[in-house]
Amino acid sequence: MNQEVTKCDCKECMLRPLFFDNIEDKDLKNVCNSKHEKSFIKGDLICEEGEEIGDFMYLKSGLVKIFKKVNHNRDQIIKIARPFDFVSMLSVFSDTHYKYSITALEDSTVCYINLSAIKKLVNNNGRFALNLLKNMSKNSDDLIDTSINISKRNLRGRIAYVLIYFAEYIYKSNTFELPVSRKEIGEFIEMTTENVIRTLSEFRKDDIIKINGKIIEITDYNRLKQICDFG
Amino acid sequence: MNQEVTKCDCKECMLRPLFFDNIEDKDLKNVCNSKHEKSFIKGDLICEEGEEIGDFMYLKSGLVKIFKKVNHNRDQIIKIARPFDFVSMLSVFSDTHYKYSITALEDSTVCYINLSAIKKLVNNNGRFALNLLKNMSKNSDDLIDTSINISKRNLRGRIAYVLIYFAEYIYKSNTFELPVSRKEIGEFIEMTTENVIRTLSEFRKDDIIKINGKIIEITDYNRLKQICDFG
DNA sequence: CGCGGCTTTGATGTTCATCAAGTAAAGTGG
DNA sequence: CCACTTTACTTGATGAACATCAAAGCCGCG
Repeated sequence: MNQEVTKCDCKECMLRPLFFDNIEDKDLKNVCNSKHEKSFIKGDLICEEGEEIGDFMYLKSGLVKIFKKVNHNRDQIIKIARPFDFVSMLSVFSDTHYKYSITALEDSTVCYINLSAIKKLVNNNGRFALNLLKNMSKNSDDLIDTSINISKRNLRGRIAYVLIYFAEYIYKSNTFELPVSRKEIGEFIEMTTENVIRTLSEFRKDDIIKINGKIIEITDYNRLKQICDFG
Repeated sequence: MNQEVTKCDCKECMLRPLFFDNIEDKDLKNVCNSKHEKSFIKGDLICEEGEEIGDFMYLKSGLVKIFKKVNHNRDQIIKIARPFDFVSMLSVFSDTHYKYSITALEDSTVCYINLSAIKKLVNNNGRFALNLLKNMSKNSDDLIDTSINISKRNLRGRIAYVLIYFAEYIYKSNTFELPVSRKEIGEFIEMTTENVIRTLSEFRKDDIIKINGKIIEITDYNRLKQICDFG
């Protein structure tokens, strides 16, 4: 399943500005030495609700879903996250055990930094701490925004919203392959699998999108945007 | 409306353990000197979406609602907060302007600490920073929990949930006066005013609660709990 | 090959929002 | 302080939006 990979040089890491801006080289080296990476393939479980938290982790590449069990056969997807999204914020500082599960939606690489190394850094480096606070705060704000954005829309609006989310935010293209099943879309935007499918079919019949299995092409962006904004 | 009040001694503050545990007396004194308090009466606007953020603020006494405009005549209530709930987390570290509004649901007192004083403290005191991180993280977790708790329930379940929320969490009593209107309940738990009223009336007819205007008495807690947990 | 999970569509019924209309309560100005 | 206006509350009737149930095709996997 997942496997250790050779770790990169943190100094050169693309994600450095996220957490490790304004950090002394020697501090960064310490962190870098205490860290390890794992790669996961699509579908792999990265961490599970209830497990003990040992590391601060963040997504280096790929795409993941963060979710929580609500029923036997239904999860609630809280967030679909790329690199630069703040993955590990959840519970790390408030709890000893994960409150959420994470699985890879695409092949992904995750960096693990020992929690006590992070805490030491917070202790010693105010700018690092402030940056962390900023990221967590932003993360909270985004969660609230998403939640409101979903619940205020009707079903057509939700599907339009999620399609635009994938096109603009994740893939930056009007044609993309859905990284999730119809069921998962429903678990993200609060609707049943059947209605996800039905609404997608409606959009297809209305010539707003083309569907080929998981591949979606948005052919009438303006109409879609209009439905998203309520029309 | 609101007025400045004489400030208390931070050293003795009931809320000290929340933020200012393990803090040097001289640091606390600095913070204490840079802070001020304001009192608000029920209904007062404490801060408004879009305003510039100048201070880190937290609720010292009272009860407030944190909300966001979604339409002309509908707000979304994000949180109903007491002292010890982390009020000022929102946006303070991630933005220069408030993303939410806050109004007093009961007479309230708010402490204001200059943001740069807080940031200086984060810089100089790792334990303070870690504690702040812990509070923000907890706050995020709670937001997610509440959001899921609401959206997974049907209307009767939501009303049961919110009544138990007030009885257990806010007032610690089976008899209490609602601090919010029927409309506001709807804005908190995602339902129309009419259905809030209808469902409350149903519960009254079923002898689960007694209603006298804003005063609610839970007479059959077990049934209510059952409805909350799905029955 | 067959089983289980994912997808699709249709038919049906429930849940909930909307509309309407009236009462009660609370704030406003003369 | 009382008429007036507005806001909160309440109930019923109606229809739309959505979930549920059912049945069948498809695909990947052991």
